[in-house]
Amino acid sequence: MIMVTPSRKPRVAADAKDGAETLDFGMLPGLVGYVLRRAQLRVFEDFIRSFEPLALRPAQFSALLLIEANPGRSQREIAAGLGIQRPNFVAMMDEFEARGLARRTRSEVDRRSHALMLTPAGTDLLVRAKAVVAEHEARATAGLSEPDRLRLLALLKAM
Amino acid sequence: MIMVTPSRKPRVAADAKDGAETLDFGMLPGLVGYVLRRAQLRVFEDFIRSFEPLALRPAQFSALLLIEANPGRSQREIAAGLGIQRPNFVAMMDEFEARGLARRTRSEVDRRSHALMLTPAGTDLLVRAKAVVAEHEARATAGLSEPDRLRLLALLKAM
DNA sequence: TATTGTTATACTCTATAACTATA
DNA sequence: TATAGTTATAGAGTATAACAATA
Repeated sequence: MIMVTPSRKPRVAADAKDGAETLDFGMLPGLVGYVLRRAQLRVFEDFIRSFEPLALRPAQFSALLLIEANPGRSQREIAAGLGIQRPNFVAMMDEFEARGLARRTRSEVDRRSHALMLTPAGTDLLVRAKAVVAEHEARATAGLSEPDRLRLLALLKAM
Repeated sequence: MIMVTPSRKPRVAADAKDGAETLDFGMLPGLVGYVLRRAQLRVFEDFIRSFEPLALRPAQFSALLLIEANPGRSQREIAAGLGIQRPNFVAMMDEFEARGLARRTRSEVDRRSHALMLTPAGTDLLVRAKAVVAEHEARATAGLSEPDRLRLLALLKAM
């Protein structure tokens, strides 16, 4: 039985930038959905800014990683792994091919499907991306000790 | 110095529903951005389903809570607290008024701004919404003990 | 001149139906 | 008949510029 205590008292600063307003957030800071969403937006903000020089969005970075680690898999398999709809993965693969980062080749065993793999340029970009993501990760978890970072990952996965 | 260990070995099930495929997720399960995003999507999925009977989206629930806890505040203040742009809050307030959940009244002190407050119907809806959110929270954190749930909230806020 | 609420607009993400070519 | 990739499309959510009323 979870109580979700209202905790009405603590008034927190809404946003220092637009006035010295103070808002009562009520039960929101006690709800995982709210706190999770806010944290995720903060982390993605830094991720997106960090990856602007490489022109990669979060989903694109994940897609390239998945293709690298699973060469020869189909679009359906990679899209399913990413949790995105198959139709929405088409444009992403189109861009990867246009930028010379990945290739589609018709599968020999099932000529309906595409075998995906990175190009050398795609592999090179991922090398740089992994350095960028390590710096991003350090910034995103700057407020946590390494044991706390691992504990956070474990708690998120246990949900 | 964070190592972001690749941990290439563990192959995890991609999705049991569409074949017995197995994908190597590489470093992704070690990145807070990725794990956070996945957890947030899972939680929101349950939230959205839970709130379908009340016809409330997550942002709408937060907005009603904020208006209830801070009656008389302006659209700019509530929108800033929610982290949404002022223009995008206009349609949400329009819907609240159309559904009889909240009201805008011109402020006496600054006739440019609107003083927001809930209607009795809005207050009633929030009573039901708070019961729904407590059940949702229990489901979302079913895999966590109460100390772990609090630890998770603390770690997310410490990031 | 600056700010509040507003309109219009655009861009990203996401979700679904339906087509084609293969199986 | 079912599936992979594709096209078209529609709906959220989000971001910015500009306007009228008011400060």
